[in-house]
Amino acid sequence: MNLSLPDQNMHNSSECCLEDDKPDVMLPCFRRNMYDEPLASYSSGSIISQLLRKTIHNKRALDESHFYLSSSTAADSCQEDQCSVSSRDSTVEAASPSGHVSTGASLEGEHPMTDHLQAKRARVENIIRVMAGSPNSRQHGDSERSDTDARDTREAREAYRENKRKQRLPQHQEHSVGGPANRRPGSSSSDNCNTKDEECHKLKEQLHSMQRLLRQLQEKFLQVYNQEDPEHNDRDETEVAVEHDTMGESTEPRYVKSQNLQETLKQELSRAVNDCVDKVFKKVSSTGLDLSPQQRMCSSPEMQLSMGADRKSQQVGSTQEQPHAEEAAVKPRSLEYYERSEAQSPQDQTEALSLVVRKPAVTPLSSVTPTVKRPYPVHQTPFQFNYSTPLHDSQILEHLLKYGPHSNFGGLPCMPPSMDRTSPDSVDLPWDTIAMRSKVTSSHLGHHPRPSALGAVTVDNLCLPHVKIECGELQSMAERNPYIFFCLNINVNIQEGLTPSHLKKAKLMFFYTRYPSSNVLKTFFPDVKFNRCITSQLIKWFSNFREFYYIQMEKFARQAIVDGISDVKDMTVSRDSELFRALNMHYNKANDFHVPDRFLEVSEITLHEFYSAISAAKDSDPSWKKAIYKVICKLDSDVPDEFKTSSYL
DNA sequence: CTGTCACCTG
DNA sequence: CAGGTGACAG
Repeated sequence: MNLSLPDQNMHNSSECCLEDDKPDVMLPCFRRNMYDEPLASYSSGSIISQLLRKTIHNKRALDESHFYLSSSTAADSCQEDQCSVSSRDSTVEAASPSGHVSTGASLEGEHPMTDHLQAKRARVENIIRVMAGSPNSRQHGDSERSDTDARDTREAREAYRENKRKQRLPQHQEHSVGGPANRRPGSSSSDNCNTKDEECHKLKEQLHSMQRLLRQLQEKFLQVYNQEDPEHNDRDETEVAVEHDTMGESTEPRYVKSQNLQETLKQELSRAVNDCVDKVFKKVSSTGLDLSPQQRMCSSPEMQLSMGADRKSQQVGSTQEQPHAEEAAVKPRSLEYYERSEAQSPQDQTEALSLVVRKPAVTPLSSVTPTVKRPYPVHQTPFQFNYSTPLHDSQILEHLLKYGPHSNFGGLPCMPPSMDRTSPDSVDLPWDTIAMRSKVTSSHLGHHPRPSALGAVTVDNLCLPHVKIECGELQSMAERNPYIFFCLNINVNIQEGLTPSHLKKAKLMFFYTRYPSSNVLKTFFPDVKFNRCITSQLIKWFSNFREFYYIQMEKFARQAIVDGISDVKDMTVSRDSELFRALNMHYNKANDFHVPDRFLEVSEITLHEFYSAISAAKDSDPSWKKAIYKVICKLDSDVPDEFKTSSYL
């Protein structure tokens, strides 16, 4: 049948996701090959794009300082890769007249200056708006621009293409902050932008409120103790003091006690504030919002290190994430505009959008994200597939569902260590949380409050040349939560492995056919990619079915003989029969399938055959059952067409 | 030689 | 239900 077509669809689906949906959040090694190059070849032949290219170079001059700042601060090896590439590109492209990227440079001066100036002015205006306006207003402005100025949109695409290598992966830190934002799944690209901005503001507000609260507490503490040092106050101290007052203790020992508390509380308070501040700045960085110079200072590594003196658990994550945050913080704001304006276009989405954002229906993933499921024992699958690139959606989802959306793809045995290190979710989740998550062996689908975007971030950075995937597991996941697959638009119709669903279907088919041919199996399992192994497994299933069937027949036939039944006509098989109940329990355990009457007839005939053979003492012959098998195999009936649909059951 | 089957076993 | 094995047919 059309065995290859759905498979092709699967490939297309994955390519769509990897190349088009979220190219800008992929690592450069992946992105450039699969996204940039085709676009580059396209754009180099376009006069318009060449025109746009000129403006890009001008713009680059504007943002040059940002690029150098970004590239000069990388530390991580893969980070370093990214940044060195970015730095090299930005430098070489701007200086060298050769190379595909710089082809437009030679054409400079050929276009009317008005276009150039208009584009430039528009960008500058937008930059100013970005700097001055609120995130929401800026986004509206971008939307208007992208709607009204198609040329700018293309220019934005060009500019984006030129610059996207220089940007970090903002979503890397999306999940790192345990704020309410992480429990709110994105539903669309524009929503995503809004969400980011809102989250950023919320975090800022939280910080301010915490600061106000701190001041209030300090004042209250002062009132109680009438002390001179207001910085050593805390609510808990106040409560303790009040409590001690009521107990009528003397003032002096109380003060000593409170001083001990003070030291502890100071540390706690300091840590809490540090955490809050860190989270805010991380969030700000991850949202890609421009930071004020002061904020950039705060997100610098020196600042983080100095602030997190006593944050042992988070220190690891902070140091690891630091390059991300820093780069995001220094990302050129003009690039920000282009990303956003492009995100307005439903077809040319270049924003660092997550998989789930791109596909709104995916939202439920966040609420049904599996906690973690470690790989099944190998023996449960007939074989494993070694995929080469490109990566399947199913593989991505496989990992997502098996290890959780925040899992580290580097944990895969085939994952290069460098990829492991740059895995985004190691960013600033508490390190122990990550470690624990990767160790969890829960086999059920946990309901995780994490946002769906996290999984996408992880997926986006896949650079897996080879991934072992157990396709039976995939189908199993699809059964456990088919909505996930539906939402991800993943074609689960073609299976490269047999699943419990297929087993159930085969059992029901057994009611019609005890000896299905290979062709029948292929016809009635159109969603299975047949190969020798799969075919053998299916045949083995029916062999096992027959085994149980004949065992039951022989058992009940012998029982009938023991019971003294002398006439085969006294042996009937009805739906009330114990024999039928046993069979039905085996092949139709859920009892949600109406067993055809023909099966009752065949069962009765089989029972009679066994009874007759045993009665005639034919069972002394080692191969006495063969005659019965020969009779029964002719009693197969056609399987209803309803079984042909892959969605049956 | 290969595929299918029943049988046995875990 | 799957793995292993031997018998058997084409």
